Amino acid sequence: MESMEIDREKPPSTGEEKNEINPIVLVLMGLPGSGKSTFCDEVMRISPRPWARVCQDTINNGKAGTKNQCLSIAVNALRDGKSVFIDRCNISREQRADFLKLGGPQTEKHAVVLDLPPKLCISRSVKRTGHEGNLQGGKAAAVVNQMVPKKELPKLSEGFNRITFCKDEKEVKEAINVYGSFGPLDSLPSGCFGQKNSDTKIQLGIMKFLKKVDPSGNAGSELTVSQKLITNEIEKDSGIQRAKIGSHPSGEALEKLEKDDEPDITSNSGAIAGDNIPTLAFPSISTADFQFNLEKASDIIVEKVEEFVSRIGKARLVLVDLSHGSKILSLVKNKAAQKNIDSSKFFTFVGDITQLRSQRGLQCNVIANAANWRLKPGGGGVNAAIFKAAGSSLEIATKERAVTLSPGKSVIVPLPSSSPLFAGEGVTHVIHVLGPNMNPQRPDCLKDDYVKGCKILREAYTSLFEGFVSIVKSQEVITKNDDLKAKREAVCESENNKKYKGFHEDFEHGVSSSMDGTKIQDKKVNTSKTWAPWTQALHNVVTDPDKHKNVVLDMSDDVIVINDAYPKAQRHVLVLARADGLDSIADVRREHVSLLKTMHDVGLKWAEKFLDENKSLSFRLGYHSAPSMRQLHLHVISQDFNSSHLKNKKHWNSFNTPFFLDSVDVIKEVEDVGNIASKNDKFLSMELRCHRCRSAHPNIPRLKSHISYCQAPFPSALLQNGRLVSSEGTGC
DNA sequence: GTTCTAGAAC
DNA sequence: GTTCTAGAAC
Repeated sequence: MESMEIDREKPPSTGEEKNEINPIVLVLMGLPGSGKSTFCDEVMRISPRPWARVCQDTINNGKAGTKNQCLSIAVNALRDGKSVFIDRCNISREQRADFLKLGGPQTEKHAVVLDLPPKLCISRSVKRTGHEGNLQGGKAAAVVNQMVPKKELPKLSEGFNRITFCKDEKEVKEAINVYGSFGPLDSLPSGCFGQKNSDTKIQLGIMKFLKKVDPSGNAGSELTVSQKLITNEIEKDSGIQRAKIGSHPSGEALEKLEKDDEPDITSNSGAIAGDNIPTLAFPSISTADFQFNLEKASDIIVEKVEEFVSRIGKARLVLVDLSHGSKILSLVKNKAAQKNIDSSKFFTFVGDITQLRSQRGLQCNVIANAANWRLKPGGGGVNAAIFKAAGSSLEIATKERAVTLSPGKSVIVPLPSSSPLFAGEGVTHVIHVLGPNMNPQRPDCLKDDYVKGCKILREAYTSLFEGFVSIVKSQEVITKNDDLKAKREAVCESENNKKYKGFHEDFEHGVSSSMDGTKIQDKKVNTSKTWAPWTQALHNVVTDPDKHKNVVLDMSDDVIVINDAYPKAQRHVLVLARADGLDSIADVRREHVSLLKTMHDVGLKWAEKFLDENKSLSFRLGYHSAPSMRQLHLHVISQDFNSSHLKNKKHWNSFNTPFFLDSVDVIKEVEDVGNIASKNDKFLSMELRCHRCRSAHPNIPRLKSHISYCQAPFPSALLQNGRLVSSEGTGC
């Protein structure tokens, strides 16, 4: 961080020592062909302020370079007192995040969004020749098309002081004039600018934009001046108050709120609170287009809900339909009440399943889709609405999981963070379900065979709810055997879903070993693992500590503390057990409990020492279930994961999936059971998810970029039993 | 555990 | 074209 501070001791000689130049970072955002480079050239041509243009297309001796090269050149330019253009597409929040950390707190960050129509960008890119990044011709069109769905407009909450939106050439020219006349000692007003056009067409666009909700829930501060005006106008016109429950409702939403004063829920008022209870919102399967008998369907829904409410812990199931007049909703509501189903775990709800949080204040992390067998968008109803709202990323993610679906089955699709449903509604997974069809106009009609139909509908709900249970469980830290047992029950039967199928089979497998664990607890397990030469480094330290004095931080009769040679976070030390014959956690038995406690205490001491130095850190102490390096060692690792050594999925997942066994849980399991059940290693190849907000990310760079700014609270499981060590928890 | 690198993904 | 992953070698 220090290296990025501008050296204020040596400002460039300006002749005016009193007035300091405040260089700014101006992040351009736009598709290829939107005119970013031209914008920079024009501003630099007329600006009295010293500028440096950091262009990723040419940064590497005229060739395209990397983001890190851009960052390093930008740091140097800022040191020289120059303001910096970040000339790259920067279309997603992740792509911009690192540039917002440039300079010191007094370095203003501006964004100029060249939000020109993709068609125009494509036609410009295709036509141009001699482009610096060699992005021209047909290739350019493909690249632009790929980028369009990934576009995320910048927000002030990302860390920008000022954002200028330009939607056409005229507004681009205005922005060039503003920055062209922006003197070295001038300052520009903060806030969002642009999108001021008030004609109907533009308003519709803005209304669409208004529907997007900041996941952090503080959208209010980010509305542009014009957007605020429009919102106020709507509120004035309709004569109603903005709903307390969510963000800024669209016109459509306001209409609904006028009609529906109270949300239709059967549960207590706590149901709608913006909490983090895992919630599945599901539509009634097969009762719309597939014409399944409503009485029979409602019986099955209530039957299956009753079966699952006992298995979902704190989680909730919510049956959703669009209208108050929904017959299926009232049938289910009454039958659920008759059966005294816990209304905090199951209720019916009126709303659009794609806008439950933004319109109705109901946070649902998982939504079910009444899919078609091809798992394709369209058709109408819930399926069309969900695919439309989730954008192309859902289609792509679905294709990766499955191509078709049989009646009675479901498939779980983790929703990429680029999906608007993820950002706007907080949906992390979509479960596609295919129910039985009774409509002769649709494929696989059962022609009134309700014996078969009911059987398939039951299967569909079972598969859906089990899928939901598996999501809930996979997001918890696996600690107790009880949890594992529940997970065993939660095996999702989704076929056509190899990844998930494999995942659950592995759970099953892991559970079997843990159950067997009680039987083999006193047997000396022969791990029969051979250790390659490179796995011996830690063992060598323990065997001959004197030889490794340079790396040893601390030593006692039982343990040696060293820095991890390739730290995966700002602070990362290892507490090595000195005992002979303890290669890994698999070798630990009851007689080692006191050693484990010593290791934990030493680890805690080091975590607290690091916390004294930096209160913003937090730590986890734990073991890898299948370590690569020989000699039992406890990781003490800060949760920033800010390290150049964290390079791949295995690195990430080894600290952020159940592959990482918290020391407190290990001690308890060895005390209770006598050993640690072997876990499978498939956790290492699981999808990449943020350890705080659990969002999914396509690759390591994107994940790292995300975690550099994600400040979501840690999952509740980590906050329990002292798994997470932070300054708040140490009584300081 | 890391490094290297082919080839997939973008 | 570059970026990124994943598997082999160590």
